[in-house]
Amino acid sequence: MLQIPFIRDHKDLALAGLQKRNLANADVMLNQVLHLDQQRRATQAELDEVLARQNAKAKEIGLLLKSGQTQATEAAKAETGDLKLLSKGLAEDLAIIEQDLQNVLVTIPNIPHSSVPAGRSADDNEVVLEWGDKPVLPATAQPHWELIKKYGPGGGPLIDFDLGNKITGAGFPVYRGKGARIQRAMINFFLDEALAAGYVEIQPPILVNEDSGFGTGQLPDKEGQMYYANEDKLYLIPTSEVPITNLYRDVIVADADLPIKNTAYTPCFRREAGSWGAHVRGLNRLHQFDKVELVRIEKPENSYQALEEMSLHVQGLLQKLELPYRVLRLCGGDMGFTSALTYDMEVWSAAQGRWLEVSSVSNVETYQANRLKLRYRADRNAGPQGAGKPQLLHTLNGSALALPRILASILENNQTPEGIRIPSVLVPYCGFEMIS
RNA sequence: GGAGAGAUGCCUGAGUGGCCGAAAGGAACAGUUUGCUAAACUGUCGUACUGGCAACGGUACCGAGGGUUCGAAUCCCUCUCUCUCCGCCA
Repeated sequence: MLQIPFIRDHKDLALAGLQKRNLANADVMLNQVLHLDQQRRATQAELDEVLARQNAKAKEIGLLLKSGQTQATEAAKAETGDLKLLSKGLAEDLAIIEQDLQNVLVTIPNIPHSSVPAGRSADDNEVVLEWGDKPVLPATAQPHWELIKKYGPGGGPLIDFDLGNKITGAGFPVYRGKGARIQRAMINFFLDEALAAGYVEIQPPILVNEDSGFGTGQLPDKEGQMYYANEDKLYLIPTSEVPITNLYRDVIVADADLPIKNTAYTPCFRREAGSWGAHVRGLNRLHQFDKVELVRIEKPENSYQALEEMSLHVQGLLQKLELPYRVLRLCGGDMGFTSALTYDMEVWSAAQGRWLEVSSVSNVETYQANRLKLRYRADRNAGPQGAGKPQLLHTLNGSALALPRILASILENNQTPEGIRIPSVLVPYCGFEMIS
């Protein structure tokens, strides 16, 4: 959520930023915010003044009562009726204005960082770098959804979509034998790498309440994309970014505790409503998948340095897995709602002949922190006035990594007549060198 | 799921209608004393909105939401959560 003082002071910047996202009615929305904010302040000033008079009157009555002036007391009481009516009306007005203001504010996405290129779609993303050589496969090479039909226990599939379909539905695959073991291997590898990079491992709940969904920006923006347990009003997480970041909701972090670097493995659940069709075969798009996530909480002045570190961390993983990849800087039109700057990492899937997004690393600056009320106290010894006012922190998140498309790439890129070669870095975790 | 108790500031904890944004202690921070550490002493020590150049004011918040009252941390109602006992159970 954008900060109102920012819009008030830098409307031109906000507008230019939102236009980079091709937000058609940005100007209208910003003007609405400013107008409602103006109304809010005026109404609140008026209300505060009436309440102050009420408080004074009440105090006066208390004193009169104490001195036993019954008549004067009754007279004073009679005067409070009008004030009460007035304040009640103003309070109602204020509540409506605040609600309207909130309603507009939550529909405005984050302002893109100055380095974000303008653009409408994925075609306009900027390729930052490419790493590795794309493998040249023989003509007989198969996409992963064919490869997974073999190599499973008892000659069955490694990953069974039909079985998943039977017990749950489409997009919920069953991993079997070495298919299951390589999943576990990747999770452990990714977590160990995060630990080595100084991240603290967290195991969060995978259902969250409405406040958490709001805090990280899934609600109300992506309401329909999350599974919802109606009876208990809980959402299945679409990413562990949600519970991990919400750990710090309503928290004022001590200066000494920054930065905060957390990592978590969780399954992720996405309804992917409306996104099925071409290019979603096999592991390319699932309703349930596993992911190791990085979440960082940083002081504003350090957050872009942290973003680069996260990008390098993810790239390190891909290099160790020997997967050719490229890094994209997303354009304004392709960037997520909450993000100020996003790098996507895409792995080359040889048999499909296309890039697959396996990680998305974002700095959302204060956008989530403003909803979360996640702040820190600037240096207590800064000046003679002592402690500064609490300031919003920056939050960052990134996948490191999402498993299914990594697995798809390994299967396709490393296929040989003898079977699938496991990247050497995963062998100690798997306990086998080939899927055959 | 049943019965009972409770929810106050960073923590402990006092506060049953006005003098309470809230005692006291602890922690933390700054300073004084000190060869160092410790101790002692002094001071600071909630958040948000809002007015003001500032000094300094106003308003709201004592789990959440309603209500009673001139006035609510304090009384009433609803909800949420925590604890204890019972039941069920990985």
